[in-house]
Amino acid sequence: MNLERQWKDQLYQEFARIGKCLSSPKRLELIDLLAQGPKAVEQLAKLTGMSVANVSQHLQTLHESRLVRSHKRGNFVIYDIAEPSVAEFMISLHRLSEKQLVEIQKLKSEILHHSVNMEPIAMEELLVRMDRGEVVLLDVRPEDEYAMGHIPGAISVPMEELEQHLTSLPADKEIVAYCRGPYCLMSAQAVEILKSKGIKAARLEEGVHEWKRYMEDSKMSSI
Amino acid sequence: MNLERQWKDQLYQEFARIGKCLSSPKRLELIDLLAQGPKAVEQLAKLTGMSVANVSQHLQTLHESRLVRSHKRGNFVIYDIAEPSVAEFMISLHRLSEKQLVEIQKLKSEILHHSVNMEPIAMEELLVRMDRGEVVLLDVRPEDEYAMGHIPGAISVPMEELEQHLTSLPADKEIVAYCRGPYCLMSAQAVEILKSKGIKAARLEEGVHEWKRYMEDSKMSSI
DNA sequence: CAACTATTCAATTGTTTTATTGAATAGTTG
DNA sequence: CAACTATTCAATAAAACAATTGAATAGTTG
Repeated sequence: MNLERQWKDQLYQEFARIGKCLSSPKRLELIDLLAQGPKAVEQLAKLTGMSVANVSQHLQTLHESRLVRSHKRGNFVIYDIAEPSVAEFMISLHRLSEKQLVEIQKLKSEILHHSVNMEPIAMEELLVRMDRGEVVLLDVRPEDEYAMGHIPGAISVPMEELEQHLTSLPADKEIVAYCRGPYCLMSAQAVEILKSKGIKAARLEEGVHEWKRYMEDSKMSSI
Repeated sequence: MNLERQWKDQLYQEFARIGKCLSSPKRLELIDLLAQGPKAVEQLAKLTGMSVANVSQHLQTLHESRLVRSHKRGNFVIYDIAEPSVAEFMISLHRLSEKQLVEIQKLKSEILHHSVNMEPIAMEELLVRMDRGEVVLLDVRPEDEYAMGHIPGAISVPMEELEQHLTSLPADKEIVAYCRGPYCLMSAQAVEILKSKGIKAARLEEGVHEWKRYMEDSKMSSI
């Protein structure tokens, strides 16, 4: 039955359309950034170090596979992930990649040991200590990304404004900073600044999506 | 800080290694097949309609990204998925693709309506009716795949042996057949045969991995 | 150890994909 | 409506990939 072969070929061709989107490093980075909140093309170009035309082309590819959507506001075109499930899927990809590729683990630990004592705090520990009122959680992403969704209890202090807010932070509590997730270094930079000012600080590796996934997973394992 | 850019580029390069594996239709099909159980190269070539050399090359690619592993038995090289999480990840990819790409939904319904009345039975309904002893669940995959893992309560009747076993099936119960999953047509063929013999039969779309995921999901939502 | 088997390797070809450039478009602002 | 902005389009050149073929390898069997 050759018809079956033909059907399967068409079907897997379609799956591969999503797959092709995931085959370019820059495209993956774009999806990760968009998962944090809608962004314009030029903004994405700056964040990824690509030319605007190049970004636009990649976004076109992502759009054709229905992974992102766009709308015009003013004369900006604002891109966004098409569905929350795209962000969830990216976490699956990150997890699988970290599990299978030692290279990623290596790259991550390189950065950790680059600045001393940057061992991240575990999600579980954070939640317990936040409950006890021992720590303050800082979301150092840009304000609009915080507005799109954040870990409950976190306060928004965008990276650029951190230095100004230093005095208004409670002196008696430990600070924990988080940002876009494990592959974003803003929180690490924040911790470095805080520490250099003599403030006790730690980095939370997880971002909003990882937190969500954590909550769902722990709900399940508590049965 | 150009160092950060460099780090991110390396990191996403690695993620894209996994992504590249998912960019070829044939490679996706190979992973899906291996998710059902270990297989030799020639076997995979037959199942996918590729040349042996071509399959070998794809398997090499998958091996480099640590998605599959291999060992020699006799003078066969047996390939297998490297980790159960690879199978889980493939389900995430299938789900995302089905959700985002109408084309896949179309292809699936084409096959359903090709043979009349092939509306699949829902997992939930199946489980209830199996509990009541109303249905018999048939695993029509090759015996070794059944041995690697199957839905509890299912009995193994490989496709080729189905005709011989027809008489030994309980006449008073409805038969439900399943196979490798939603993109495998063996169960549909089985149902067609059963129906042509006047036996009441239905197709379960899900395979073993989808069943597992279903059980985990329903465990969670029952809180 | 010679014949055979299953798989991999290497070289080639044709096809896709990527980054880059400069022009075109759509929309906004003075 | 002219100047300007953000984005897309189109054309190109360079690079990566996929399928094919035939030879090479490793292992088995008579």
